[in-house]
Amino acid sequence: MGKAVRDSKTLTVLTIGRLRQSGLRPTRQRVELASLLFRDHDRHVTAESLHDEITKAGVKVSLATVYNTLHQFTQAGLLRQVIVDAARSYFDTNTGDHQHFFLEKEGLLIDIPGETIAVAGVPMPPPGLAVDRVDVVVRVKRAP
Amino acid sequence: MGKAVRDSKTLTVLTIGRLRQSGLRPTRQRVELASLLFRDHDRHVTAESLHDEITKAGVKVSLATVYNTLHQFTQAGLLRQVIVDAARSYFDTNTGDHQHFFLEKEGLLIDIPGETIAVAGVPMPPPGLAVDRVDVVVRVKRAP
DNA sequence: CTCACAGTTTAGAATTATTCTAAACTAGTT
DNA sequence: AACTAGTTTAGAATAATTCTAAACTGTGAG
Repeated sequence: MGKAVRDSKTLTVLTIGRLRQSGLRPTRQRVELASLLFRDHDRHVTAESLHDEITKAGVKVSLATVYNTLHQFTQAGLLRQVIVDAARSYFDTNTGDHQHFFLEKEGLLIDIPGETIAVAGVPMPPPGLAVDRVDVVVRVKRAP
Repeated sequence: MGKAVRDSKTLTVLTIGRLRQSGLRPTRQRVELASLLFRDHDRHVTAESLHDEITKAGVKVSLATVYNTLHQFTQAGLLRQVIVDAARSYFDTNTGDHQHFFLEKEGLLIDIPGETIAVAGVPMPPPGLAVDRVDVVVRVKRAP
């Protein structure tokens, strides 16, 4: 077995550890979803797309559980919710500081690394308010 | 009558002109909604909030028409849709280049003038795509 | 000024994403 | 093996938004 190869049993063990560290009981559903989500980096999913994907992989998880899990993972800091479309919520496996390209027509999100874009001149918020974070969305279209 | 005072009849006439210029037939509903929206500057409304407001002003307009009108005004460039909340859509009467503070908990949007924030380093979009616009949302919380 | 019709409004039904509910299940302990 | 708190689930419920098809109204022609 090659050094970079990680069999699914190993992945499962790692995933269970990760869930435990986040205070989440490693149920079958959570392990399956987490394995899928965190196998590769920088994934962007919607509840629907993730449910489709895991269902097609032959794993039975209800849509309600997918919603619950996405929110729990988000609360635990394993995911980040991305609000770019009025119609649906996206979740990003990249929780670090970064921004996005968004192609609305196709529901396509693409990460822009955190150091790439610099935002200067953010004014002081009105009294009583504090900046939580600054989101930049670069909306793109198919070129003409 | 003071020089800056604009009676409602004058407002109506101006509004009708504005709608005509945008290729929108000045129906009673559209004139009423436009008068309300563009009387003051920098308003942020949701379909629901605008419907409430106009209803309380004693004007009868259906919620469906409010939705239609908001979208038509947006298409005509009289409004700009602001996507900051997964739960509802905001519309902004300020269509120029500018950004926003957003206080999610209270659904509060505050304009940041266009020259205030500088965004540098936006990378080239992937081949075949062109930047449509860059949105910056400064998410704020009540200070601790 | 009146007609005719394309465009508009509307109530209510339909749709869509998401959340809720309460009953059945299961991981982790004892 | 039994217990229990936390979890999953199907299906109902909710909320924002869109659709539908019937009634209504600007507006340009005559």
